Amino acid sequence: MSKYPFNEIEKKWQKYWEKNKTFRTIEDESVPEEKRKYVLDMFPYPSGAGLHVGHPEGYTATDIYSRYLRMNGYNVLHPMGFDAFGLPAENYAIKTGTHPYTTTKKNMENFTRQLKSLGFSYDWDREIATCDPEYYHWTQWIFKKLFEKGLAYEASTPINWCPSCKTGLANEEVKEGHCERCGTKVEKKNIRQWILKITAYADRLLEDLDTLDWPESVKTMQRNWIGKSEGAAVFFKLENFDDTLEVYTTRCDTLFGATYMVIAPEHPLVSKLTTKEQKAAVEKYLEDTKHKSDLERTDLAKDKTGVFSGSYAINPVNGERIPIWIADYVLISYGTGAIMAVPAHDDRDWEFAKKFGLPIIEVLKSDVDVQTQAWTEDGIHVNSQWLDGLNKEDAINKMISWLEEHKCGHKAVNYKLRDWIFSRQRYWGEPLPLIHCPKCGTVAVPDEELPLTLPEVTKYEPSGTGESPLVNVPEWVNTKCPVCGADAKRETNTMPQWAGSCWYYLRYIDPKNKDRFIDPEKEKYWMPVDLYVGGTEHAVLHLLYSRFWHKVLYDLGLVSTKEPFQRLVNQGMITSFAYQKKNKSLVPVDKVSEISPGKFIETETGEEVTQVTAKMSKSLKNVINPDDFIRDYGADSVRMYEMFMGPLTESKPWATAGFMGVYRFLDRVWRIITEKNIEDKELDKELDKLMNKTIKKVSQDTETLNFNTAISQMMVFVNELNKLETVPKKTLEILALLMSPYTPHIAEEMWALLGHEPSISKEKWPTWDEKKCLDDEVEIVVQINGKLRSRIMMPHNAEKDAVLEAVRNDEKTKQWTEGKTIVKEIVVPNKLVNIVVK
RNA sequence: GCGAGAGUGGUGGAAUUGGUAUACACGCUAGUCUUAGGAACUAGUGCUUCGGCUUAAGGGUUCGAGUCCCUUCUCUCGCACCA
Repeated sequence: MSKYPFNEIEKKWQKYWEKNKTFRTIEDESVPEEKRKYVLDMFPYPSGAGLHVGHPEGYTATDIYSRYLRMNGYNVLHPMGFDAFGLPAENYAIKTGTHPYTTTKKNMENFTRQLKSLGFSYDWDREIATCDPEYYHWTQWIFKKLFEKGLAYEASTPINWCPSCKTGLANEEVKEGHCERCGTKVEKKNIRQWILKITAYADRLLEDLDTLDWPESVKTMQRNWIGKSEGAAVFFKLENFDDTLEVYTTRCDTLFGATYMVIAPEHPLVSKLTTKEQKAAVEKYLEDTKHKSDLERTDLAKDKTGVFSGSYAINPVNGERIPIWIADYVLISYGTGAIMAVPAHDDRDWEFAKKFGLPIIEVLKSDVDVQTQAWTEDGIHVNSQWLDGLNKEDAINKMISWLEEHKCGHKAVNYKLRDWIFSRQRYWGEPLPLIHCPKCGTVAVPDEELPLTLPEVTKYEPSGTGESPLVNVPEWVNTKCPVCGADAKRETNTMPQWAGSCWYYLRYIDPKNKDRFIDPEKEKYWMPVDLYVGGTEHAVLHLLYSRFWHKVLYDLGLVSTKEPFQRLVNQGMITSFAYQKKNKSLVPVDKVSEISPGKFIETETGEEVTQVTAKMSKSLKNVINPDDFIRDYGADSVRMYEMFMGPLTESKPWATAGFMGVYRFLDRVWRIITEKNIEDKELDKELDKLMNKTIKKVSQDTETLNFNTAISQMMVFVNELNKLETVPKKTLEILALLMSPYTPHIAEEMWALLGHEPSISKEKWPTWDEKKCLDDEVEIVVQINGKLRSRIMMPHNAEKDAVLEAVRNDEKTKQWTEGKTIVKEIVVPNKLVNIVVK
């Protein structure tokens, strides 16, 4: 009657693994190349809240896979570390004066304790933290490479500015006009920034997606983010000026329908084009737009606004005068910040034209009256002189040739991707290793002075004026130019949090190397990452940035692969149950009672509520803390339940009742091994078959990351073993081996109880005998006109004729076919017979 | 609006190339037992008017559709005036 002593067992084996360095990995050259695998988790930001249930989901998946691969003779690199620069620790420092490193260190210790309590088979000797000077030494060194290659430049451009975080943000960090981190409305601000030329890699970042084994959704998101579009640049001569106005268009074939032009309020030609008569109106409009947030400007529902500049451009194809308007529905950040408007065939232009009474000319044969609505479908060209009668493709080609011939345009490509705003006006990040010299300009800190460490400061608060707290440390800022020795100043901006995560997967390979960022031999040994598991939240941010850095390193000959992560799997989110009233508002879990199975009411009011799944949140009281479950039921239960819940990639709700099922399963296994008679005896045929089928199913499902079905097969096997009076030892040995990647602690204990030496993780994965998996007799389903009517037993692989013969003699079948004409008989070997009758 | 994905019992979810829908688990019902433990064991559990009917709804292809095709609805996620 011993209760499964998970607590004792888990502590014991965790200690054993740590002491014996069971999972230390070395670059063993005798292991052939195809037997080396790099299995990587997205490393966590060590927040004060500790691990949530989402972390162990992906981590358990990669741990199972790593353990499985090792048992199959692979050399597996499976490391863990911390993405340790970040705003929460810094904000906490501002509030309390505690150094961010102190907070971060404490949190990392807590995370490490939690990760170890889950029994993950990481090689802890390779642990890294991005805030460690030994680590960011090489982050700075890589930045220098980018700088030397001309991929980092300084510019003062309007950028996204978070007034709460008091720092600039990359485009990728702005979600629906708000700061991704704190939710504050983002403003535009003109400040000096370091920018990385990620756009120089746009095409390769796009093309190489095709070579990756990634979820289609993530690839699509990256493609959309890069946003390549092919079209034409068209130059419009200006009336009364020598300048030309360049626009970008994907539909240069509609040029005959261009009835006005629009330039963005920030366009450099605005003041030049504004006439005396229009000056007051234009200035007022510019003032109005300036005060609008990005969100207001880009709100689709809002009315179009704009103002006439007073000037005209000349349509190159027909010499018509076209009025130039200024309007904020044209964005300065895309294309040239100027468009030709074709109101007949574009909803936005149509809306604008209607509002301001501009002419609308149909140039594509439309099914509607373009005066009453825009026609945005394809159509044959009309009112377009020498394009009339042509389709879209031909017309575009003809127009581009015409434009090129007349030197007023050419084929052009555009991207939505912007260069990466890379500097942050904050303290807790890698200092940019740059020095501003009045004579030599901006020069890099020499290699031998790296790492350039963060100085101590007394105040962590950003200045808010666009400078980091580092400006307040004169002894750090004031330095000598490494080139000419003159008095110079250090760059005071720091790198964004993404910098450290751009290359951490490389440092794991050679984490202690003092001389270089990575040993090329070791890099070749492990790269690329064979499996990378993490959440979708990094679909464009981290995964785009690190691909970019990796490609730069590749071009410099510093890494051997074009892409860092060959295979990517996104784990689904673990949600929780919540309760919803009729008016769709959610009720906290502790305010709900279950009155009968599946029926819930709000305790206070008695109103019926329905069970729905929702994100875990403090206010709904439905947050699950993995620590509680590890303490009360053990890490093995937590690991196995998270894998049993459903497919890894799906989002699914935590159900504590379901968790208990897994705990009971492990308890049952424990009772079998400690209470039943175990004998070294032959297996009977049926049991042997089930065992072989189980090995097969668990092997295949583990290989393909279908952990939930692998576990259900183990349950089937255990249910069968549980029925036996005496259990053959062999079955339990196999069970322990199959369970060991999933629930390593109990498996180690079982292995020891069965009289074997530790560690089970060093054992060979069991194999199955395909012959033994086959049934001698199979059930053949008999369908009449596609409906299930009878079942018969037949030997495996019985001849078609024999099967039909047996079916014809089957009593039930006879009843259904009597007096009818058999039209057709379909036989699926070992499966079914379908008889079509009339 | 555009793009991607998903809809299967009371619940989480299974179902090779189209071939027995609902494996496994939870929950529930009845019983046995006890060291009253979120116990264990046994039996049952999609609906049903017992003819049948069931994979969001409707249509199609097929001997046969959860799976393929079309239409519609719902939900989730991403992007969003991108010219």
